[in-house]
Amino acid sequence: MNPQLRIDLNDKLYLRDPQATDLGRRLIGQGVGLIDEIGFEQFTFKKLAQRMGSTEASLYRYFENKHRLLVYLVSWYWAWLGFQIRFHTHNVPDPRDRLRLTLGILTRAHRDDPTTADLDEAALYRIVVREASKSYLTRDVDGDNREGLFREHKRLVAGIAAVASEINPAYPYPHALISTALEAARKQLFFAQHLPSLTDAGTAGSVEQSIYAFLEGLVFGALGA
Amino acid sequence: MNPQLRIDLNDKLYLRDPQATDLGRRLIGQGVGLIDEIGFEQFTFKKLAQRMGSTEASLYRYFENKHRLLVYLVSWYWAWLGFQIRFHTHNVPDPRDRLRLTLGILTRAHRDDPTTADLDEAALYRIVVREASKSYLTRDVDGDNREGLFREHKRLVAGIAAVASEINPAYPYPHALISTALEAARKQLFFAQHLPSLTDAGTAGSVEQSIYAFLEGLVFGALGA
DNA sequence: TTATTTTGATAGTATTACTATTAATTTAGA
DNA sequence: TCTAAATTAATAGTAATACTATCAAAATAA
Repeated sequence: MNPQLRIDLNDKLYLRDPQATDLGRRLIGQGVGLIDEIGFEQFTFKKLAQRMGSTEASLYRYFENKHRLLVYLVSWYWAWLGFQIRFHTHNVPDPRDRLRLTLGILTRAHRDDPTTADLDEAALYRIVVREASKSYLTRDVDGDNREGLFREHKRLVAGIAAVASEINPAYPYPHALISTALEAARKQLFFAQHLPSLTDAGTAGSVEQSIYAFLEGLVFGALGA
Repeated sequence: MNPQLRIDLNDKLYLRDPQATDLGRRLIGQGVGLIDEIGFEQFTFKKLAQRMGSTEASLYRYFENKHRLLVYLVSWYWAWLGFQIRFHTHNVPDPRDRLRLTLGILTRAHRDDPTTADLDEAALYRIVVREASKSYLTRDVDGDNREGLFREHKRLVAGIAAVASEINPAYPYPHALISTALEAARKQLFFAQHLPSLTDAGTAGSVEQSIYAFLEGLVFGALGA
């Protein structure tokens, strides 16, 4: 589907571009695997270096700290998701159809897509589900934001919100609606897997089908469409 | 309003009940202050002990680790919120009115209420906004869940979801809807303060008013009511 | 008043989150 | 292809974190 998908991220995210070198690409590829396995709090550059057969000091030349790596991975995911959405909706004239397709993509994009290069999207999605909100729920949000670290997230929300506004130009909360839907898509999947009494997804049919139907009702209900 | 509000939490949350001793109560009171000031990741029992004029070892006798303290504080908040909701809605017959009142409470309960005993609810709410999801987004969710650490959160969601079901018994996703709304109330406030382009709250009128209006449209829209 | 519990004081450990230095190796340019 | 520059590996080191252990002092309960 995307043989040479090139994703350019804010260069403030890293000290040295990890896509530019072999070590950098292995850092990302294996980093995703390790964070997925042991979780972000247990993850350290030392452990990753051991697994990669490299050294802690070498990895610290790519990212200031592990938090920047997380923000990088999450940004990469938002950018990739934005690409998927544009790719699948670019010839669809009706904004309702575009919004429906978009909701479908963000509930199951990670499944359909063949693995891009050295990145395991399914593992990355598990990381996004579990860790994405930690990228901004920190003491330094404001500083990080000033550096533009959340640009991809904002871009994605703005893009989908524009479709919502096309459907109902009078609706006053398109950004809130889309950021909520984006968050809900991940949270409800997490709840279905770990805290099922906080959701209803999976009680009838597949979890992803339920989440899609829930989101569709939520978004179109709010838009009064 | 609640002179002797007694909140009983799952005793798995702590090693020794912090409400039972003077040191324990100071731990909670000052712990809230310190987490609010420096954030959960920078927070340590050593720093808290210094501020309290106690010792690290003494505090570790109350909580296994700082994560348990966070879960305790968040659980306390959910329990307190549930109490506020029951208190303000207990004589309201129409479920729509009850749901509207509930949404109002969860967007601004922390403002109206006078400080309970030694707990600063405004600070606690800031902690809930910023840190609550970290209480379950961990590697040990399943274990923690088996111990019942998320009971208060579930109880709150179930209670409000029941009202939603009363309004529209055919609606298939009441738990998803309410857990989403609960999360959105906090997230949108955080976005308004730190990442305003992810929300619309505050562009017209007060942030809390906007969040309330957004949630009302979202929830009643989904319920088709 | 004695026994029990709780706290404080102190010390110690393994791990984390880095930084610094230097030597080996790779890569890029002339 | 040789040389210079950049990159990585290897090693070492530091301050802070997340605890645990021990023991004496103080408070409390029987």
